[in-house]
Parts: sequence; C-alpha cells; structure tokens
Amino acid sequence: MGNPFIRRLEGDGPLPGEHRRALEALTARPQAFGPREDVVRGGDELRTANVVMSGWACRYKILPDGRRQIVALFLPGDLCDPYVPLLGAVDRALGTLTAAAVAKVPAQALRALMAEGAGFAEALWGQAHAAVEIQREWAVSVGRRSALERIAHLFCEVAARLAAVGLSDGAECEMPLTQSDLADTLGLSTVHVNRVLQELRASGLIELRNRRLALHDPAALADIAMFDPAYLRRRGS
Amino acid sequence: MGNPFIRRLEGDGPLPGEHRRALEALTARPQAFGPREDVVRGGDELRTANVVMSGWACRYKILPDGRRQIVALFLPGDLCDPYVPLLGAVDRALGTLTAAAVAKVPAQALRALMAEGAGFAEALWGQAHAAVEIQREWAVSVGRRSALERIAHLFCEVAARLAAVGLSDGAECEMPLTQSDLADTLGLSTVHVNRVLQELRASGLIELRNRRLALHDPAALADIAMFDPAYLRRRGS
DNA sequence: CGATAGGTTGAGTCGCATCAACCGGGGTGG
DNA sequence: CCACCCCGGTTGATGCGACTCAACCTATCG
Repeated sequence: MGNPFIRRLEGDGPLPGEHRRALEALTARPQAFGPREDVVRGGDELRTANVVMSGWACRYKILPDGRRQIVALFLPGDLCDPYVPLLGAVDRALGTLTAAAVAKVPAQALRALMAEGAGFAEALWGQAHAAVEIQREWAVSVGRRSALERIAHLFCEVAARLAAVGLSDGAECEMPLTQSDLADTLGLSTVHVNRVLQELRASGLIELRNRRLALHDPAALADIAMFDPAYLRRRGS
Repeated sequence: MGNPFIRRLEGDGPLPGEHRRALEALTARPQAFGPREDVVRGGDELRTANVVMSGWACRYKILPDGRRQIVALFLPGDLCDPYVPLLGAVDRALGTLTAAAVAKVPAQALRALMAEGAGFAEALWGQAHAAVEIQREWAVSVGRRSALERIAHLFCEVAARLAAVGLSDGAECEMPLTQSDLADTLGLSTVHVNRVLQELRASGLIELRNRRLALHDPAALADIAMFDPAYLRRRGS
C-alpha cells in the first residue's frame, strides 16, 4: 500500500530519495487511536505535526451551547497541520472519527527538511493550499447548496480525495462517517441526513452500507452536486 | 496611516528594515479598481500576489445556476494569495466589493524575500494560517449559527480585523457591504438579512448607516454571536 | 427627470429542524 | 446463553426559520 503521506506529497512531483526516506522514517511509528478520540484538544499548543496514516480524523468546533461543526475531514495521507513553521500556533480540536493511526512528526524535523531545499517547502505549501480550497468549497456547499446537493458533493469530494491516495477507484470507497457525523459536517440535522440518504438510495445513485459507499452513477451525482473537481487538482509548478 | 500590508505582517513581530523597505517598494504603485470589478477571474493563472491596500475585496464562486457564495473577505492589508511559492496555482475569482487599490506583487519578488531568511517565510505562513482559521470559523457560522448569530459574528470579526490594522477602535468601522453582499457571504437571502439587521438595530446593538457600522454593545454582540476572538490572534512564535 | 441600485415590506411557502418513538444489531454482563 | 443496553439508523408529526415572489420606497446620478 505504501506510505499515503508520501503519496500525497508526491501528487505534485516526486521528492528526492533522501527526503522520501526521511519522511518514511518520521512516520514509521504512528500512534494508534480509537474512534472518537481527541488527538489534539482545542487550544493545545502545537509542537508536532499530525499525519493521518490510516483511518479518518477531523477538525471540529463545539459551540458553547453544544452545537458541533466539523470544519475539516482528514483522510489517510493528510497532514492535519501544514502550518508547521509556526511554533505554538493554536488550533481547533482534532479528533478521530474511526480508529486511526496518526504519526506525530516533530515540527522541528519538518522545518529541517524545508530548510534543505525549496522542493519540500513547496510540497507543504501545496498541502496547505489544497486544504483551503477544500475548505472554501465547503463554504459554498453549506452556504448555497441544498441538503441533497451538499451530501452528493461531499461524496464526490471524498471519493476523489481517496482516489488520489489509491483508496478508491472513483466509484466505491470507505465512508465510515455516521449520519450524525455527516450532519455535523454539512450543517444539517441527523434526521434530515437520513431522509436525503434514502432519497439518494431510492434514486439508485448510491449505495451506502456497512461504512462503504458505492457511487452507481458518478457523473449524475457530480451533476446534482455541481461538483467540479478542478479545486482538488493542482496545476503546474 | 502607513502601509497596511506591512502592519499586518508585523502583527507577529517586526520585520528587518530591509524587508520592510522592499515591501514598501513592491506595494508602492497599487492598481486602482472600481467597485464590483474582477481582479482575477476564476481559473486564471497566478503569477502575481494581490495585496489589498485600500478598499474591500473578496473571493467568490458562482455556481452554474447563478447562486453566488463569497468565501473570503479581504480588508486593507490582506494578502489575497499567500500561496506564493506555488507557480500557476489556480484560484477562485477575486473581485472588489468597493473601490479598491490592489498591489500586484510579482510572486518572484516574494519568493526571493522568503529565500533570504526564515522570518519572512514565517510571516507568510502566518497570513495563510490566519486565513484558514477565519475560513473555518465561517464554516461554523454558516453550518451551525442562526442568521442573527451569523450576522453578529461577521460584524465582530470585521471590527476585530479592521482594528488589527488600525482602521477601527473595535466599536466603529467601515461596513461597505450591501445587504446582498452580506447575504452571499453568510449564506442567506437579502430579504432575510434586511429583517435581521432591523432586529439588531431595534435592539439597539448596532447602527448601520452610510456604509458605517457602530457596535453599541460589542460585548453583548459577541455574546449573541458566540464570538471568541482567539482564532484571530496568533500566539507567540 | 427618468433610470438604477439598494433597501424595505408583506404574503405565502417550503426546507429543514425538532421532538418523540421505535427498530435492529452487536457487545456485555449476569 | 440469554437479557439487556446502547448506538446508529429509521419513521412520523409538527413547527419554525428562512426563502421566494412581488411590490414599493428612497437616494443618487447622469
């Protein structure tokens, strides 16, 4: 299966062998987490960069009155904190959704790699940029798409992102989020998520069972969602 | 009044004099835009970094069916594209909201400054990080806050951000967005924005006239909005 | 002085939330 | 081995927040 982190970083171009080996070593001993565990609590200092090696995680915020919003989803290979150069930056809570292996890479080590050559720094900028683009597309979803469109869009996005690390063929993938996780991601209620999912199932567009998602007609789904994968790709360098 | 870009960059710590002078020179001749003009069209290549020197701008996306969502607001001093190291990265449309002066800084020049010392790179990372944090808080707003809370939250945020560049005392500031801009920012309809604004006015919390906003009771407003300014501040280096 | 952009108001509707049950399966403990 | 529980999912009834449509008002500007 290889190292998903390296696969992601090399999405834009190969890394020098030494870097690859260094990263391999740095992520060799990930820490195991159960489902629904906090990796970093909100407000914690940040001296280590978290890389999801397997499983799913998310950043979330809980409002004083208990409402929860998941603001980012991290899939295998994702670097949760690309803002490595910033010592002590505070961040939101980071928690697992499924059981997960998370490599805690000392920020210092990444900083050293950055200092060694522009290539690695560029790869980190690339990760950061990708994260914002996803974030912005979520803003579009939650702000302007209907519940049906939102769910369809998220499924398209997740399938595409998983495909980028070899965990999907674009038509089938893991989907371990509970309906209530989905609700907190998309700004909906669980009940409504449930009903919309049934609608999607009834129309034959998707199948979702046992934490696995099948897109029976990806094109039609993308159409409903107004999903344009451009924002997930990086051009050029 | 000084250079708002430099003021922002120095929010985390002073820059060496040479850098400051270089940036001063790079932003000395901003380009003038009218209100509602596109600075960068969606999908354009990016070879230049845009810095808002005066006026307001935003990044937005228009869905195929015409719905618009503003995904980021840029106030004076904001670097719209911190992802400078990435040549040719595509981005969403960038447009002005008011008349604005936008400095088009060659990406190459910023890259040169980064190469010169870690300090400047760190400042850029800081800008990028700040942008994501704002972005995530928007996700929370649109996903989980009511219309009243959302509007209150945006006003708190804007006042705080403007205060950071000396354009507000925290209780009064510019607010040049039309109700329809607000709607597209917050994922609401214009009509509803209008009604909620009246509610806020009636309760004596704010005054909004002639593109100026006065927060009569910032604490109460922050309370309604569940506004916690922590995400706008950066802790120590 | 007409045109236009922004704002205001009212009526009617709908998407989604809320509340409240209930179901089914897998794990646990007696 | 069964009873129980709990979690995730499902279903129905009801209500509200926000949207849509449509008109009208007001200030600004050529």
